[in-house]
Amino acid sequence: MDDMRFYCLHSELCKTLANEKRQMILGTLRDGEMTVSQLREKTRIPQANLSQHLSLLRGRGVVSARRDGTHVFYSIANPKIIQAFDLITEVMLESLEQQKGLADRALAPDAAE
Amino acid sequence: MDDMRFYCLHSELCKTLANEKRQMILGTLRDGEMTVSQLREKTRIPQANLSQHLSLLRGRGVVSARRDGTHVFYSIANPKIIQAFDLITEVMLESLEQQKGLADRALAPDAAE
DNA sequence: GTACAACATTCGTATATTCGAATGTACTCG
DNA sequence: CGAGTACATTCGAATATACGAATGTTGTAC
Repeated sequence: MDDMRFYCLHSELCKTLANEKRQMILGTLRDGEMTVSQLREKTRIPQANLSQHLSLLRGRGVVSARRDGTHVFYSIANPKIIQAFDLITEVMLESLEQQKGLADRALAPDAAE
Repeated sequence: MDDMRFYCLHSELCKTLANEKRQMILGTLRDGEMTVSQLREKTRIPQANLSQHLSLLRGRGVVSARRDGTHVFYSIANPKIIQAFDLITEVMLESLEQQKGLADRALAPDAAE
C-alpha cells in the first residue's frame, strides 16, 4: 500500500488550509495580489503572526510572493485553490442546512421516527 | 467583520480533512459504503483509532452511518466532498510538478535567473 | 440468562500547532 | 554612514490533536 505517500501529501495540503487565519488570508487574497500591510489591515491579524502564516502558505506552495522595493506582494499560486475553497464553502453550507433540518424535525416531532 | 464565523466553520471543515488516516478513510469510502471491519482491513488502521476518526468525521457531517444488525455501514455524506478531495489532489500534483521544475532548473542553471 | 462479535468511548501521554514577544533582515532615503 | 519602514524568523508557553490501552455498548445466537 504505497497510497501512504499520496494520503500524506494530501493531508499536508489540507492541514495548510486548516486554520481560520489562513482561510481568512486566502479569502482576502482571492481578489488579487496584495502586500503584507494590506493583508494586515483587511484581516486584522498581527504582523508577526501574519508573517508566520504567510511563510507556511508559501512553504507549501499555496501562495507565492513577489518583492517590489520594500513591499512584498502575495498572491494565490494556483487558481484551483480558490475552486477548492469554494467547494468547501458549498459543502459547509449544505451541511449547516442539513443540521438545521434535523434540528427543526427534532423540535416539531409530528411523525414518529 | 462577521466573516469570522464563516472562516471558522470553513477551517473546521478543513481540519476534519487534514489528517492522513481520515484522508485514507475517505479515499476508501469513495467507492461506496463500507462497514468498519471492511475499512479496517483496507486501511490497516487499528479498530479503536479508526472508530475515533469515524466519530470525528460523523460529528462534522462528512460521513454518515447506517446500522444493520451488528454492522455499521459508513458512507460519504456529500458527493461534493469527493469533488473537493479530487481538486486537492490536482493542486497537490501540480504543486509537485512545479517544485520538480524548480529543482531541475536549479540543477541545470543554463540561463541566468 | 451467557458468550461472542462489531463497534464506540474514555483516559493518559506523546506530539504538533498557534501566537505573542523579542529580535533579525532587506530595502529606501537622506 | 544612520534612521525608518516593511516584513521575517526564533523562542517559549499555552492549547489542540493523535493514538494506544482499557473499558463500554449494542446486537446476535444459543
